[in-house]
Amino acid sequence: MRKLARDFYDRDTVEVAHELLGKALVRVSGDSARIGRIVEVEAYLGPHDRAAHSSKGLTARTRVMYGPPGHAYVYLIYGMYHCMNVVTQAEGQASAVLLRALEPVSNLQGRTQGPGLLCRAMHIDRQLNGHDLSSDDFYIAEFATPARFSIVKRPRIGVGYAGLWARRLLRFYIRGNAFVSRR
DNA sequence: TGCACGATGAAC
DNA sequence: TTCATCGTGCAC
Repeated sequence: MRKLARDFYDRDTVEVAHELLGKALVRVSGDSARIGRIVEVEAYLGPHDRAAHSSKGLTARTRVMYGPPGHAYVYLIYGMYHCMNVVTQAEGQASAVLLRALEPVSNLQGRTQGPGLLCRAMHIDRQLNGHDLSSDDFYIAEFATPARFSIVKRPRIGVGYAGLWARRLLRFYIRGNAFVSRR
């Protein structure tokens, strides 16, 4: 597998979201690696996107989102689940892609469909917030032989408060994949 | 300093 | 449809 370089993340967020589908999320602990294939994502386009956390401005929580691309933005939701995002575009753009579901590949236990379950199965928590994805223990890579697939576009989940932004087609998943969280 | 509310998931 | 559970942002 080939680890994605920072340049990959330093591009238009929707483009990055599309291309993250089919890639491998890798978490190394000790001498083993948990690996999942990314099958569902959502794009959050920056401070003007009312559904994005960065729409609150630069705060302690959104600091990582406002930072440079290729870093993990991990936060606690509903007091009990973690959500994992990848920061995209140039520093200050405050854009990110939420990873919503994985197809298990290696060393994953439990379900991986939905952002909370994804993080639980990968053992991702806030200790990884701000982690550089060009590191050797937590990164995203391309499979040696990527499969072809078509992409389904849908409104994002759970952002009904965001007005017109809730209707935008910014949720993407691999058509027909059994590990997508919702049809 | 207090409080309403989630980029969720599971049960009923 | 309801609830568990707590950090965050904003009102007071």
